Amino acid sequence: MASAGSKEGSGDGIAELARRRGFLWLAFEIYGGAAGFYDYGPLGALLKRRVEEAWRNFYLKEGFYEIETTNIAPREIFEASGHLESFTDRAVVCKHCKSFFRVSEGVDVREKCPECGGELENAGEFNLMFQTRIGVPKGGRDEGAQKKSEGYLRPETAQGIFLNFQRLLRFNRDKLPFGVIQIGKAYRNEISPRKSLIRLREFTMAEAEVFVDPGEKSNHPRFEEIKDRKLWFVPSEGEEGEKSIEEAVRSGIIANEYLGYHIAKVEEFLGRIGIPQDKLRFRQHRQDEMAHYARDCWDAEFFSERYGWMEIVGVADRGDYDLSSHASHSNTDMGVHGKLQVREGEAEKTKAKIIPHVIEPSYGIDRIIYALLESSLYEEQVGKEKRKVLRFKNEIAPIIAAVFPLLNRDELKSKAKEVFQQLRDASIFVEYDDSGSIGRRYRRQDEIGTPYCITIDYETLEDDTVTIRERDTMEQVRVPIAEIKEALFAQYHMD
RNA sequence: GCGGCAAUAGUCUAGCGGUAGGACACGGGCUUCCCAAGCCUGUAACCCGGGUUCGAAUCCCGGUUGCCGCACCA
Repeated sequence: MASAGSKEGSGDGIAELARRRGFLWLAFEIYGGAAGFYDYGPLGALLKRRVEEAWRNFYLKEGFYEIETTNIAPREIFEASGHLESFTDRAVVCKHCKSFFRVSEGVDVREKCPECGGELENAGEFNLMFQTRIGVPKGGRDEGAQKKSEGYLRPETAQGIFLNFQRLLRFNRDKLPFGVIQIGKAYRNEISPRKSLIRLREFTMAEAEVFVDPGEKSNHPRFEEIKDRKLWFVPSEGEEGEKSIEEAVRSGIIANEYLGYHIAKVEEFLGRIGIPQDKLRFRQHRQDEMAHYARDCWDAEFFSERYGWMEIVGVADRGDYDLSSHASHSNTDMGVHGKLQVREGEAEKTKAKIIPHVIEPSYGIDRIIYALLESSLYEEQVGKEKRKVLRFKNEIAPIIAAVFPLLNRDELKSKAKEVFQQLRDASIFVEYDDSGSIGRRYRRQDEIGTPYCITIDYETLEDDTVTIRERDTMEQVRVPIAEIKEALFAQYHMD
């Protein structure tokens, strides 16, 4: 019998398994690789696709619509968004202790090293955005024309949504609040990408932008539904601990109901795809670590056995920063007619135009994939053997089921292939395997997280029933072939 | 970016100046009526570029990648 199963101590094993079984490969490997770039192999791509699909459906159910915007944008977009200024920086380095300082942090090359008092030298300019050229620059060496043709790969997907705000508002028939989502690549030329999928130069983000009347932020229509959920909060000031969302909002730890609601939704989604709740906490940014656009920000952090606490989702209150900035830079009206603000005794009934505020849950999909891989891997002692199991939730498992003939005999093989094809034809993504012993084949599937194995034996040939073996319990049930599809579908979509 | 350590089949590793070996995995065959069994058999590797040497996987230099620490992470 299986023991309860233990976690791998360091989390090292998952990197090896992910490489070997085709989840995750270092990009450009045959040319020596490049730091910060990973490719998803066949199983990794399936897993990622299922996570993205789960995320998409989750927010579509909230009534949000998805859009898809460009990865490259002209310079002026990032002048307006503030990324050009915040992402480009001059740096100095200490000749003596090699400490590295950003000029914007107030350390100048004429000064002495704050660490050791050594002499400083210029370390050059660095820009976290990848720069490119759009079209053929006109005007030769003319600086203005050169700048005009500058383009950048987006460092977040959000801007594409802000840029389309007017259109989106119109699409939503001029009513607030509404939400828009986008899943896509973002690019940051990190100084030292490291730690597997945790810091990449090209990565996938899933972002939701919720536009709300600032006067309504403290009043989310569905707050009731989530208010009693308990989460672990680490506020920037004061004690950390478990609190209900309602407590957190009432006591001012979380600034408003909208932020509280979306923090709760983040927790709900992560739980749904299988991130264990006891490895999650919500940590508030300190003032000095906040992004330039944020007025408040909470990170959902996952506790990695290997790397410690790491951010996997950020929920930011961006205020009106982005819309106001794009409004003034592009000379576009981003205002919305708010609700009537009629004060008692006043005759005035003009609808004031307001700039909506933005609440933004921003998911790092690759980091979530890492968290899922690491937290799903269990090693169990089964008899004398160790069994490695990826306990993925059914909803995200790359492969739903595998079909085996019990023995490597023609009559069983042809029946098994028949069942396999039947399931594939029914759009159920199954694998077929007849190599090695049945136990070996079960283990292969355990290691890639396949929830069910369907085995064709001699009884099948007599009465058209098969066994379905469940991954975590290793228990089997016998079901008629005609009912496999229903049995799998019921399981697959339920949990 | 800085410093330390490392890099050998798909994976883990032995070899540390002279024929690259093992284990697991994988393929083929036999066996096997349900959990990595056994037997036979096969495929498969010295990160890249220079240097030293009669001879380099091994020593030296540079690069790349990975791990750890510092810095960075809007």
